[in-house]
Amino acid sequence: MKQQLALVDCNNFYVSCERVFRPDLKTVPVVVLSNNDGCAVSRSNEAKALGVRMGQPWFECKALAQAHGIVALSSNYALYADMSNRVMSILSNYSPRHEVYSIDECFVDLTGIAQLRQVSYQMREQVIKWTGIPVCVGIGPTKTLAKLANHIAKKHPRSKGVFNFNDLTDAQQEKLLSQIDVAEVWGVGRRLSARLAEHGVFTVEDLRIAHTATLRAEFGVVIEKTQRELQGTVCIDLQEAVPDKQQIISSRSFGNTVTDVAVLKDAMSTFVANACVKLRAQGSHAALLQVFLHTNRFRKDLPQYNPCITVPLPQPTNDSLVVNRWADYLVGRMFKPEYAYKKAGVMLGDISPVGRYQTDWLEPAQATDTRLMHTLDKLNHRYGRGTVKVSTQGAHQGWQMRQERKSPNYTTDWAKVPLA
DNA sequence: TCTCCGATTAGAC
DNA sequence: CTAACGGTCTAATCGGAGA
Repeated sequence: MKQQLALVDCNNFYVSCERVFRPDLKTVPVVVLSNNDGCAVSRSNEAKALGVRMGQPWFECKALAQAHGIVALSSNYALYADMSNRVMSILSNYSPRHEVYSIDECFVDLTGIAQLRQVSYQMREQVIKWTGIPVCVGIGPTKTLAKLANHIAKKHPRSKGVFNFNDLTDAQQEKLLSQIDVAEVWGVGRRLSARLAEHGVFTVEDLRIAHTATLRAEFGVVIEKTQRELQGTVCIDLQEAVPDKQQIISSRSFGNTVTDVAVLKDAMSTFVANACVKLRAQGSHAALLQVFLHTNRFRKDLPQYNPCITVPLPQPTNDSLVVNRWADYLVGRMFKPEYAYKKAGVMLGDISPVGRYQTDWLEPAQATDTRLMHTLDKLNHRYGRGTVKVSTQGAHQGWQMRQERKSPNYTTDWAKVPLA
């Protein structure tokens, strides 16, 4: 039986989450900003219509915002994660085979269901009724076609939020795909679409009927899979189980530039703590640590310095204290006082499950105290992140990111929600 | 010439 | 007055080192 996938994608997700708790914003242009209040990463339809681009630096929009009363909010990831869980939990009832693809998207396997359109409208209705989040549904025999169908559902009001690619005849498919820019295809980004244009491939239909061997030779396997998926052949499977992370990064741009090592080390110990929490949460340990610093790459007038040191850890670990000692040492090694730092971070790599580690024959593994970290995680989970910290964390202020317009955590922290 | 591995590139959201 | 531009992740590919 031919596979049928629905891609359910939330509309303007972060903005929609904010609007659930701020009905007064429903008719106002709204944007949600990235960390550090840097760029617009979610825009209401009104904000899009006014010309705010995805990822646009917010300072570039200030005049426009002033003129049209655009409301800008700092991102509130605790809120979005919780709203996402609610949406995903509803969608999971529609099929045991589903893949949470991102914070606002889910593939749902509807293979064998007769009334695809009805079921899709039902999903839409239920999600908006139970969570307040509007979604669009695209249906197709492959992930790539379901994605494309979703794009059409979003673009054409006539579809009323649901588009089933299977409902088209071959002729209709050809006509529709000839009208869509190839850059809309999942997996075709900026660079690739520019190079494809040089080869005369401008529309989705151009890509679908392109000479496969040439495509493969010029652009690689990835795009060949994409082409086959556009033709209806499944090349990208549904990933039901969430795989363990292969690398874990924790990094931030600073609210202001930092010139003091002590402040850098303070920030770094927070990054280490966050990365190790994630590592322990998936029951892994890491054998590789990378630590990096960045100056402000947008300041062409200032000297640039982007040091990065990678060290193999002598023994895989997920102990924040152990990793912190390394990170602290490495920051000291890299630091040069003549630069102004704007960003820093850590990366944990060479990750494997705890307990599947082949102990060194020559150097017997030293027992690390897993109880300490376990207790620390439990306390921080129960009483909030940062309740128990490494001593260097928080000793220095001055690196924290700007977040001037953050909404309350409506769904997870009632204590801070103002009562109407 | 082959293989391994780290770095780079490109993509997604 | 000026400066104000995110964060995490994966897979494929590239290119140099060593076998």
